[in-house]
Order: sequence, then structure tokens, then C-alpha cells
Amino acid sequence: MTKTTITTNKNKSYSFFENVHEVVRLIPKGRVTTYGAIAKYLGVKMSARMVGWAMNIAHTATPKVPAQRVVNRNGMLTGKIHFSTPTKMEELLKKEGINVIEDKVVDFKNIFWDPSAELKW
DNA sequence: CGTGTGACCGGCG
DNA sequence: ACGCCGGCCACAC
Repeated sequence: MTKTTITTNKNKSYSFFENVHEVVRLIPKGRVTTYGAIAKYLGVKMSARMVGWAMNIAHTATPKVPAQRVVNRNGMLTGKIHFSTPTKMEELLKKEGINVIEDKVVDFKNIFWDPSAELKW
């Protein structure tokens, strides 16, 4: 669905968005990652903003992208505002076993999942 | 077609 | 130590 026509043609080169969404979907349950990590994995570590922008249309992407597993460098749920409800992101994370306090992931560095380190190409 | 923006990150003052 | 500003790429208007 979603005839938004990202690339108009079925070119083999997938959009940057598709790549980001795919990586986010690869995040194991109970783990979180950062925009910078995803950007770095995609080869654009400097452009972490693009990852965030990709998440902006995450709700339009299919299948649903677990954007709740993506947080900023500080482990804070920066993108929770863009969810259906401001607390939706926190609830989803808690359901996955991730404890969230003050919109921040508890023991973030411990449950941090680096695609570059785990996937290693 | 050109400009602006965007859920960030990192460096510099 | 804190605050500000620049930067990168892609999409929407």
C-alpha cells in the first residue's frame, strides 16, 4: 500500500529510508540503538539527522517500524513526541523489558545495540 | 526547479 | 562545564 511513490520507478537502489527502516526492524527485542549508530552503519555517520527524518515517515512505512527502539545519544526518547501519544513510546519499551525513567532508557549503554558491531556488514 | 526543514551529533567558544 | 552553531542528505511545498 502507500502509493506515496518514493522512487517513482522500481529502481534497484532503495531509498535511504528503506535502509533505515530495515535496520530499525533488525533491532532485537529489548534492545535500543541510536540515530548516530544507524547513520554510521549506513555510512553517513555525520548525517544522523537523516535517520531522524526517516523516522518521521516511519509511521507511513510498511511494515510498522519499531521507532521506539531508536533513541538519541543520551538515551532519551526524543522521538516520543511524534508517537500517537507522548507515552506510547515509553509503554512499548517497557513492554519489551526496557525500563524508562524520565523519558530516558535505564542502563542505556548496556542494552545499546550497535548495528555496525552486531551486524558487521 | 529552488528553498527549507528535520525525532541529531560533534566541535568549538 | 555549558551553550551555540555548523553540517550532512533526502523529501515536501
